[in-house]
Formats: sequence, C-alpha cells, structure tokens
Amino acid sequence: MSSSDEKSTDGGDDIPDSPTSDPFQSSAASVYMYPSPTSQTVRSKRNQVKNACTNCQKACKKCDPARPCLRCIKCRFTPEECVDSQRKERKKGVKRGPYKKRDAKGWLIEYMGKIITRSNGLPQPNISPPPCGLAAFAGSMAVEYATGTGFYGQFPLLPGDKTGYPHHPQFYLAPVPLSAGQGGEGFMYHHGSSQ
DNA sequence: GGATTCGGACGCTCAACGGC
DNA sequence: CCGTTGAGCGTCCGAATCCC
Repeated sequence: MSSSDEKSTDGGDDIPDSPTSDPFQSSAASVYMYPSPTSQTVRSKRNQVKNACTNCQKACKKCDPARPCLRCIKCRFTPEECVDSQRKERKKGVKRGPYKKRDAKGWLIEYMGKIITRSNGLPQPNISPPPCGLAAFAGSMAVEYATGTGFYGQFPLLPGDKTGYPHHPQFYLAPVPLSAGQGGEGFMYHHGSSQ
C-alpha cells in the first residue's frame, strides 16, 4: 500500500488473542481443545471508530474520530489528506432463509433436533476471509449432527477458499473438563469421526 | 531494527424475518 | 408493529515481510 505507518502504541487495551494460529494448520494436532463459551477469557471490547480516514483504512491501522487523526499527524499527512473514507451502500433486497430458533446458550435446533447449529465460537476450518478491508466472510455457520454425548459436524466449503488445508468433512465435539488455567468446561475437537 | 503490508479476528449496522 | 436474527461490510490487531 502507499501510506506510511505507525507502531500501534495506541489501544493497549488488548489481552493477547486466542490462539493466532489456525488449529487446522497444525498438522501434528489431531485433537484440539476449544474453550467453552462460558470460560472466562476476559478481553476488553475493541474500540473502533465509526469511520476511519482513508490513510488508516489503507494501512489497516487504528484511526480516531479527530481530523486530522493522530496517526495522520504522526505520519505527517496534511489535514487535507486525512478525510473520512466513503462507505459503500448496503445491498438491499437480499433474500434470507427462515430463521432458526436459538436456545439460551446460543445453540440452534432444527429438523427434529437432528441438526444443531451455532453461529459463534466455533472453530472455522477451511474458511478463508477475503483480504483486509473487504467483506468479512459469510457462511461461518457450522452444521453439527447431534449424537448422545456430543456433536458430529461439517463445515461447508466456501468459494474463495485458498487455504489449501485439507477439507475436514467431519468433526466431533464433546463436552470435557479443561485443564487448570484454561478454565471450566470446553469442547474436545477430534478430526474425523470419533467417540 | 524499524517500516510496511496484509491475513484474519472482531464488531457494528440495518434489512429481512417472524411472532404477536 | 416491533423485537430478533444474521448478512454485509467496516475497523484494526499483530504476524510476516520488506527495506535501509
């Protein structure tokens, strides 16, 4: 890109993220632990501006509401160069399927309880978001098949996937106690069918 | 070693859906 | 009508890479 930059001195409000590496990238791991949604990994909410300036947007860097923004000042951009980026107009008339019912824990149940889906907190193998600044990926929802003690699931193959990771057509989630330090209950992830 | 790039996680907005 | 849902698209963290 064209603009210069800054080391992010800002924020400081962040606790290190959940594992940065994709569990599906680590070939050695045939089993991966996912902390349950109830576990207490405290991370303060990210504070983002409503509209970043064009320079920060290009650099994928933190902006602030002031104009010129701090980053543009640091990088010696002129005030004229620090302008709000243009937002695209949202698509209208996009048809949506019927809504799924959700229980208190965020699990969705449909089709006689045979298929359970959850939109958040699931591992998302072989789904590759588009480049920075473009739309976040859609279709992050996994489909899982309920069994007695856990769930078998499938991740949809998405167009645009360029990870090259092997497809993981099936996984198994079972509630398990996590080791000390990971806190509370979690899910054991198994490649392939299991149990 | 500092600057730059960019993959991908995170978060907000708002139109469609669906219950009342 | 209005609350809920989730698609769409934005920001920006942080690792990788580049460059002096």
